[in-house]
Parts: sequence; C-alpha cells; structure tokens
Amino acid sequence: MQSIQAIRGMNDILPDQIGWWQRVEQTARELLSSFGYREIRTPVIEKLDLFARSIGESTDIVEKEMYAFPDRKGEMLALRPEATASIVRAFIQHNLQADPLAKKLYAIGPMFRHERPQKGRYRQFYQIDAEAFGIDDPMLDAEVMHMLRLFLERLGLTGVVLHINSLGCQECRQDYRDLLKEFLEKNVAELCPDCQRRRHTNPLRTFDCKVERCQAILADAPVLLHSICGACADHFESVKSYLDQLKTAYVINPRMVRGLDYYMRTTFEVITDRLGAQNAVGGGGRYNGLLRDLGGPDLPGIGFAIGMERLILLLQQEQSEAQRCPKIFVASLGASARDTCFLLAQQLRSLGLETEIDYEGASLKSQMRRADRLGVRHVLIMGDEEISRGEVQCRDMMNKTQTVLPLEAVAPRLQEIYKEEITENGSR
RNA sequence: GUGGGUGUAGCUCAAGCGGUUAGAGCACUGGGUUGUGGCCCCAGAGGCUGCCGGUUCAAGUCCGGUCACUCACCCCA
Repeated sequence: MQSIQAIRGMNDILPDQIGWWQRVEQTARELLSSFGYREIRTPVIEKLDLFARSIGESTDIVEKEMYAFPDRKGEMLALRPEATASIVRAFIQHNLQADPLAKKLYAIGPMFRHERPQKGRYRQFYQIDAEAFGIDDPMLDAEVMHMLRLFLERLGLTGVVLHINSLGCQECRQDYRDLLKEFLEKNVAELCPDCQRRRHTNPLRTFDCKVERCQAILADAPVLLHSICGACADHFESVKSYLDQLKTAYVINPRMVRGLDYYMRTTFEVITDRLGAQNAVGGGGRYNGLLRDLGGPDLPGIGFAIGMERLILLLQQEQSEAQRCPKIFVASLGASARDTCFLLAQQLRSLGLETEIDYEGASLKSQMRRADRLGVRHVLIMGDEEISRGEVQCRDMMNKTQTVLPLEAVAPRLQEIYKEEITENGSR
C-alpha cells in the first residue's frame, strides 16, 4: 500500500463517531458555563520552556514525551502536552486578573505526547480542561470536583470513583520527601529496580509501583497525608466537609501521586476499572505556586482535565447512540421533474429540514431504496404527472401511507410535522 | 523507549504437509416488465494477501527486515 497513512497514535474521528464527541463537548460547555467558566483557546504550540518550567524538568512528560523541535530560527518549540501551562501563560500575558469574568476558564482541544499508543492512550488526544485562578478557599476545591462528578453523571457514566488526596504545601512536601527517602533507603535491597531508581528521581512515584513486593514494603511507609502541616490539614478537612455537603462521594487515597510537579494540597483523579491499564479518566489539583513561577502574579489556581477518548470509550461500553440521518428524501422521475425537485430540496433545507436528493438521475426504485437505507421519515415524489398538476406525493416511510399535496403546501406541511420534534429535542 | 500478539475486499473472517483463477457473510451498485423502500431472488463491482527482500520449479502460506495496528511495561488523560 503506497497511500499515505495518518501518523502513529493520531486518529481520524469519522462521521460515525462524531456524535459522541459533539454530545460530550456540548454537555461540557453547558455545565461549565453554568458554573461561570468561559472558554479560552490557546495555540497548540508554545515555547518549550513554558512546559519545562511548569510541568517540571524531571517529569516523564518533559523528559521523554514531548513533541519538541526547533523552528526555522532555531528556537525550541513544543506541541502542548497538557493545557494548564498554556492557559496560565495566556492569563498572565493578557493580565486577565484585571477581568472579573476571567477567573474561571475552560478549553477543549488536542494535546500531544510522544508515547507508545495503546488502548485509551494516543499521541494526539483530546482534553476538556477547566482552570480557576485567584481563589484559595477549599470551597472551590470541592466545587471543582463536584462539577466533574456532575459532568460524568449528566453523560450517564457509571462505574467511576473519585479519588482525592492532599500533597501538602512546599514545606510539608519537602519534609516528607526526606522522610520517605530515608524509609526507602532502609529497604532498598528489597525494592524492584524501577523503585530503586525512583528513590532518587521521584520517591513519591514508588507508591504507583505495581510490583507486589514493593507494595508490601510501602504499606509500612510514612504517609504524606498524615504528615502535612496544620494549615494544609485544615484545608483538606474543609474540602472533605464541603464534598460531604455536596453529596459527592469520594475515596481518600493517600498514595495517589500525580505526574506534574506543580500540584500541591488538593489532588484528585476519576478512576475506572474498565479501560485496561489506563484507569484515569480525568484528574487535576491545586497549583498555588505556578502563576508566580511563570512570572505572573502570586495567585492560587486549581484545575482539572478530562480525557475525551477515554470518556467516550467508557460511554460506548454502556450506551448506544442513535445514528443521525436526514429526515426527507426528494425523489424525482424524469428530467423536468428533477429541476423542480432540486429547487424544492433547497427550500426544505432553508427551513432547517435535513433533506437528501438524488443527483444522478437514478431510477425511482433505486431512489426509494436509497431513501430507505438513509432512514428518512418522508419521501417526496414528483414525476411529470405531479408537475403538470402542481402536486407532490408525500410518502410516510414508517406508516407506508402516501398523500397528495399541492406543491406550495409541501414545505409548510413538513415544517409543521417536524416543528414539535425540534422543540422537544432542544437543538436537535 | 522495552516486550508480546496480529496484518487477506469497506467490515468480520476462510483458504489441510507451500501447488495452478485467493473465497464467504455483511455492506455497496444494478436488476427482478408501466412510477414506489425494507424480506426474497439474480447479477455486478470491489484485492499487487501491509511493504521490501530471501528460500523454492512454485509463497497469502516458510525465513529475515520494515511499517502499521493492538495489548502490556514505564507514565499519564
């Protein structure tokens, strides 16, 4: 095969699939808007430095997963591996703290990571991303998670669990890191090679290890959540209390670690057991130092991302989606009727009725068959006889009934029939 | 980046130890006597068997490489 293929890990989303995407996006937009979030769109390419500084130099994302390349002037650029950094950059660059409406932002779009693809993981993948700046109150932490839960609920997704944790602040984390390193040092001989490496690079990561032996050892390890400072503990308590009041269920997972360096205090993940190895459908957390670190005002921030492919994969496992199809087919017999039919179809479309038509002068039988396969509700038939009398045959494909209507009455009549549906189903 | 599995029609899959023209179902197109869909019947179209090389009289089949897909590791959405 010499035809050109899409590049590895990057997928076409075909018309048959697009309904899922539109439904997810629409649901997200409506819900986020109701919580006061406004959409922002930022470039998919940024200076490499932005991601290195925000996500962390030694994270996997920055070290080995970025699409990074020099532009024509030799400046290092990168396709964005996540959205937060770009949104924060835009917030700072345009001084959006001066805009009272811009405290809460959301974005929907593709991210890029150069990993080996597998189920639920692709090199170009889409995220719905929400960020809120300038608010440190635990009320917001709880609200963000509550919103995430509502979103999944509104889509009808079941079988997911919200995990929450607190990573504490800079100070408690540093203290804890030393504590944990010490612990790992004592047990180094027992650990798997990966964990022996992690011990230096990112000791917190050892909690993610899937080797049973490591897990057994770590069962006795000091727990970050238990050694955070008073202020952080209070914050976390408050977050839990608000979640309870919102009746949003959660599991406290003291071992949950997230892969981006900028997180502090509240972190959370929505987990599923139905996606093979990819168990995170969405996740996020608080990042109070990030704006300052990127040269902006010292404002707190919190946000999360939802993986759209994973979400849709899960939805498809438990739901089926009705195919969207045109409502009306205009069938013609003979050359003179074709022109009239062509114009009639345009008229119907201008009224917002989805209309299909034969362009090739096929036989009536074949037009009928096609109309049936398209799943239309009504077929309008016009031949020379109808033309001369100024009439149209209107066939209801479901009831197999056929009525004769004056040509000029057809469009208003069909509009009448479909009007109820249009108002019933909202935008559809 | 590392490992396993798989590559035959648009889709799901067949082709005993290598053997002559690579098949089927679904989908697609046309037809089954005047201008009417689904079911049924008939016909048609659709393939350089992922690609390159090797072994052989002969390769979809065996070998090597490569690419792609897939699952898993690492890690994440």
